[in-house]
Amino acid sequence: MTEAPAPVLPAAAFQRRLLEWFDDHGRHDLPWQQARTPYRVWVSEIMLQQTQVTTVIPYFERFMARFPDVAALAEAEQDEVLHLWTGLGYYARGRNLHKAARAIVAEHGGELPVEVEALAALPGIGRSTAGAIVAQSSGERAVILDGNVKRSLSRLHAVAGWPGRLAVERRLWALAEHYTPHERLPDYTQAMMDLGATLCRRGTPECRRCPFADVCVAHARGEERRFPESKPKKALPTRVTRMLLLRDGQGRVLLEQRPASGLWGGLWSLPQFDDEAALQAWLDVHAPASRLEAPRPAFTHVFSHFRLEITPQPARIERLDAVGEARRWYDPESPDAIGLAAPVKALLSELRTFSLSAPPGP
DNA sequence: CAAGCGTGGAT
DNA sequence: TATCCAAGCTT
Repeated sequence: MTEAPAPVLPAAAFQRRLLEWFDDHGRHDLPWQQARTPYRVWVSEIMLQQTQVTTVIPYFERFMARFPDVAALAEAEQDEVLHLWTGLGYYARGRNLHKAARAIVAEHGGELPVEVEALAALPGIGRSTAGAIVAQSSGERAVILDGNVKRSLSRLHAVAGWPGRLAVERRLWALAEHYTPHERLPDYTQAMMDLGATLCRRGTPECRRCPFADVCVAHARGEERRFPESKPKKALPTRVTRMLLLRDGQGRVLLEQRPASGLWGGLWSLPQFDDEAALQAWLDVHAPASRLEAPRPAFTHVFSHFRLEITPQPARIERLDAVGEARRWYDPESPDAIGLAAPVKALLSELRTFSLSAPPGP
């Protein structure tokens, strides 16, 4: 049984060092730091979950231009929200953001609540995100513990064990709680994230510039890279699928909406089948007049938890009526504002340059 | 508590 | 090229 780590500094000294560093070296011009409203902070925090700042910025700008406030987001169709989320990944974030906006209109009079409890009750907002929203947009005291803070605090105190384990996470929350001030909450919160993102990085920490180098236990041992401990790894399983590229006489492609949850939930995708037989059986029922072409070469798409081996299966049909509710014809030349799975989007953009009936190269 | 969820950056 | 994993949350 490991002892709970003692703080390396009194809270006041820690805050003083951190904020002094932040004033000179922190980030002060991120898009969501301008016109800092609870709504803008909320959207940014959701987009930033498991996603790097440079990736988020263009998505954030487009999202804000289209949905400047909670009301605009609540009134939108989910399809349009997912359209703006296309390529960002973890689409449950977009679905939950949209759901939460409607809940805020229905239950909070259209104003984002700025208390941790009320925020964490909304879909997609957990303990750390709720803390970040409160601290940054209201200035009230709230504690965060995101990946940056976990990394910095585990190194500073050489906290052993993977932070995914409850006991380890509890220690880190206790340390975060200890250091959090009652003043300058937006700056302190941003400073903790900046420290982890710009100095106390995963692979190449810059301890020479760190305001805590002299008290950092991991640094004293020369073992910065060993903290935080990484998640126990498992082999990636491979799943196999066929994607039907059914085109009609006008060059439009048949899309299918994915189930509301799970992989690419709510997004539009090419119809997928486990094998050729299942695909053929579907065609026999829904598009008996179609002509199957030679499959295009398979490619592998790697996800966090599995590999997906995709074989694109081109087919043609003159016309197909009654596509039903969860299907639509889609013209790659004039795309609709709908959410498209990234590999599907890539395949469809290929259609614009290559002929399906004469695939290029060996 | 483990599994599930995406994409792109860094090494 | 392969691997790890980033401002986590939900089931």
